[in-house]
This record gives sequence, C-alpha cells and structure tokens, in this order.
Amino acid sequence: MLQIERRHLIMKYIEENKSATVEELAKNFDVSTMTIRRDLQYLEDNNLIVRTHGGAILNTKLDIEIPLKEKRVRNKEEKKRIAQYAVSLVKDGQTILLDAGTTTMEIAKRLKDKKDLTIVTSDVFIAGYLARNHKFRVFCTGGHVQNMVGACIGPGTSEFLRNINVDISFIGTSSIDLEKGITTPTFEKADVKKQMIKAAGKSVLVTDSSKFGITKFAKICDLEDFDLIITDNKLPASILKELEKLEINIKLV
Amino acid sequence: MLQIERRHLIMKYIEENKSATVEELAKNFDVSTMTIRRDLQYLEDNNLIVRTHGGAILNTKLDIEIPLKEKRVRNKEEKKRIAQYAVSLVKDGQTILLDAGTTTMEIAKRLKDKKDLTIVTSDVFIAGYLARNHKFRVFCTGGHVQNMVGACIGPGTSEFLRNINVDISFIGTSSIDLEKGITTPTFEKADVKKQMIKAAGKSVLVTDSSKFGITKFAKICDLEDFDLIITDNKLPASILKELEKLEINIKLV
DNA sequence: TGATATAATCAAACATATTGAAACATAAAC
DNA sequence: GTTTATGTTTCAATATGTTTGATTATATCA
Repeated sequence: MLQIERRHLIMKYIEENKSATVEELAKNFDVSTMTIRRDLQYLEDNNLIVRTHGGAILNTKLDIEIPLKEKRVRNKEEKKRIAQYAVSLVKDGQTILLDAGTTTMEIAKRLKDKKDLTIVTSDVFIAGYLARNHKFRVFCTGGHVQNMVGACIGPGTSEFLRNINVDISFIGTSSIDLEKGITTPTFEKADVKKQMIKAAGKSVLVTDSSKFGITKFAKICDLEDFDLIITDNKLPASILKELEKLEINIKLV
Repeated sequence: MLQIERRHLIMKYIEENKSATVEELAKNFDVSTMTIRRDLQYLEDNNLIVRTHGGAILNTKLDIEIPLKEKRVRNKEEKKRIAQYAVSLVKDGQTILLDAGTTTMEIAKRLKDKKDLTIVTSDVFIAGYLARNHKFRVFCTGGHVQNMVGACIGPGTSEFLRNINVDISFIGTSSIDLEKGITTPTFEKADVKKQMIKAAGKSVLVTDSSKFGITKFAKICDLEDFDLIITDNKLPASILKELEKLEINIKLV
C-alpha cells in the first residue's frame, strides 16, 4: 500500500471513530508503530488531527474546550511556583504588565481570583488566554509577532509601552548574569523590556534558576534595577551569596 | 482508551449529572482513583469543574462565561467558502490585513500554501494562530482586547493602522445594509475598520448573507467603498438585484 | 542499464508520560 | 478528640514517544 493511501485511510478511520490509538492503527495497517507515528505527525502538521499520548483524535473543536496538548516547557514546576508567588504580589484593582513568555503565562493563569485588574501584555497567547477566560480589561501592545513564541516586539511595541503606566511589571528573561545584568539577543527586544520597566511603579523579574550565568548580545539593565527577583530554590548557594552581598532583593520559591 | 478521551467523557458525565464522585468515576472508567483525581485536577485547572471532597461538581460560573455553545459558529460552511475565495485573491509576497472575526480566522487557516506573506491583524487569536502555524511575518495591531472576541480596538489600534499600508484588507462585519452601509455598535470599532480600509490598496468585505439588512449605531462606510464584497449564495435575489443596480462589485460563493 | 541519490521503513536505545500502590496528610463525621 | 474517609506525595512499573542508524524500496540521471 502506498504511503499516501495509508495516510488517507488513517484519516478516514479517525474521522469515523473520532480517535485512534497507535497500536490499533499499526495492527490494522500492518506497519510498525513508528510508521504510524510519522503518519500521525504528518496529519497533525496539516491540522487534520491532534496527536495525544497513545494516539490521536480529530481536530474538530469539541463542545467543551479542553486544551488537547500542552507545549513542553522546561522547568515547569519551578515556573509554576514562581508564578504562584508573583500572583501574591498583585492586589485587586491594580494595573499590571506581563512580559511575553511561559513564566508570565503561568502568572496569567493564576489571576482568576483577583478582581478588577487591568492587564497589559506583549504576548498574543496571553492576551488570547485572558480574553477567553477572564473578565479583566486586557490590552495587547501589538507589534511584530514572533513566530512560535507569540511575543510582540519592534518600534510599535515600544511606542505603546511608552504611553502607559502600570503598578507592577512582571518581566521574564532567559539570560541573567551577576556582572553583565539582564541581556537578550536583539536590541529590539531589549528596548521593549526597557520600556516595560520604565512604565512600571515596581518591576519584578521572574526567571527560573537555570537562566543564571547566561549572557546575550543586548543589555537590558542591571539586576538592581528590579525591585524584586523571583526565582526557584535550585539557585546555587554561591550565586545566592553574591546576590545578598550586592543587596539584591531576591525571593526563592 | 486515550487519556484525553477519558477526560472528555468525565466532563460530559459531570455535565449531565452536575456532579460525580471519584469512586463512581473510577469504576465507570476502570482506572484507579488516583488517575481520576488527576483527571479532575486537570479539569479544574482548566476551570471546567470545581473539585469537592469525594468528587467534583460542574463549574456553575461556566454557564455564564461559556458562550461556547452560542459561539458555535453560525453559518460555518458559508464562512469557509467565503474564506476560500478570499484566499484566492492573495498573491505570494503580498502584505495583507485581516480584521478580527471568525470569517477572517477561516482566511488565516487557508493561507498555508502561500509564500512570503506579511500579515497584519487586530485579532489576537489570529495572530496567535499564525505565529504558531506559519512562517509568515505577522503583526498584531495591539490595543484594548475585547473579551471572548479577541479583537483589538481603541486609539492604540487605530494609531497602529494609520502607520501602515497593505495590499489587501479583508474586513468582516455583522451589519450591512444597502442604504445605511456598514455599521458597528461603537465609534471605536468603526474607527478601527475605517483605518483598515484607508491602509489598503484594495478593500474586501467578507460577510455571510445573514448579515444583510442589519444596522448598528456607528457607520463605517458605504458599500461602494469596498473594491469587492464576498458573501454566500443564500443572499436573496432582491438584494442581489439592488446591488447590481448600484454597480457594487459582489462575489457570491 | 547501472550508479547514485532520495525516501520510507524498521528496530534498538534512550527519553518521557502515565498510571497505580503505598505512605503520609488532611478533612469530615461521630 | 478519635475515627474514618478522602486527598496528596512519592516512587516504581509500565506504556508510549523520540532519536538514531541500518536497510530496503523507489526515483533520478549519466
């Protein structure tokens, strides 16, 4: 049987049964599970199905919207704890700013018990999530949307941020160093984050401990420019000691 | 049975019975109580149920927040055909603008075979979809994000649009009338759409035929301000005749 | 045709996810 | 308060997924 033929039949099968397991397909078509997986991968790439652990289901939106798949994120547990603490700093009625990223998305997910918030974000996924799930006033900065990441950057983004003031900014980073400060690969991104700090009465850096000791091209600011740094308890004691020596306000969770 | 299937079925069960105990679910699905607990945890994380001692109940808050049933897109088939035709107008390398809405989302979903597009949108869901699925240059206008809808509106949005030029704008509407033109409930939204038309070398209105004869508060423009109107073939012959008399460029699909 | 490149497939090694059982913690019931 | 039921955490076992390299089939071109 031709590959394309098999893929069509798999699709037909899933359409009829709404779902299928890898095992059952491998048996039906008498090929290895590996081949089935590749077929399913292909069908998913074309938005026809959604792959899940053990098989796949139809891509049609079901009555209830359950996220079918969570993007694999590293240090997920750490990020959740960081987010949990970050949320405790937010008071009802405040205006907050959420940088783009997975950690800040975790913050967004934990805001549901707050009341009357105004939330600004540069992340289109966060904006979408909040618009769908909450009753807050939500603003998206707009700008050039980075593929996969969903982060808005560029002059438009910076301009938007120059015109607002918020109570707290939650900024994420993937490179933080005691000496070199917070850095990022491009000037554009650096500028956006600079504006985020400027716009805020209080700036909080949220980053898991694996990001310490990394430096990138464009500098955003120094560690002491943040009112607080939240990270996880896997931070090496040596770094922690240095931070305390520098009188950086840090919270380990 | 796939995990995701079980979770859907548990959700369905709770929806029907308003509640369920861990024990009863474990027995029904023939898995351990531990697994059921994890499933319930997952569903709670997604705001679908509320966990209680011994089981879970439906998240009643959901009844209000879920326009999902209502949102189950009306005239879906028509919208798909309209989108299909709209996509045929787009050439590789062009810059296009997609208004917020379900019809324009259908357009976004059909762009994947195009090459080297630059896409601007005021819809955070469309921006997110494109960022996740394609390799295009994607821009989001930013602004006040409307709950549930995901559309950006407000001065920030209009300002962004004032600074760009695109080859084609695809505009959606929920109210179109031969005499009163295209209208919308608020001035803010009207202004955004006006800017979208201004920014475009060519403006295309995409709307299913059920929207004809409806008028709202704020006027956007007249029908003749569009270079083309794409709608479906359910449009009453009387209206079609009028349109032709007015020399409106219309395409029925 | 024969030689070479390309694609599809499989199997094995390794990585990750899911599950259930046991130990421990907490809440409800009496 | 004590008891009982339920929930949580942790760990090990199993199931599933991914990556890699070898093998075979298919396509391409001199």
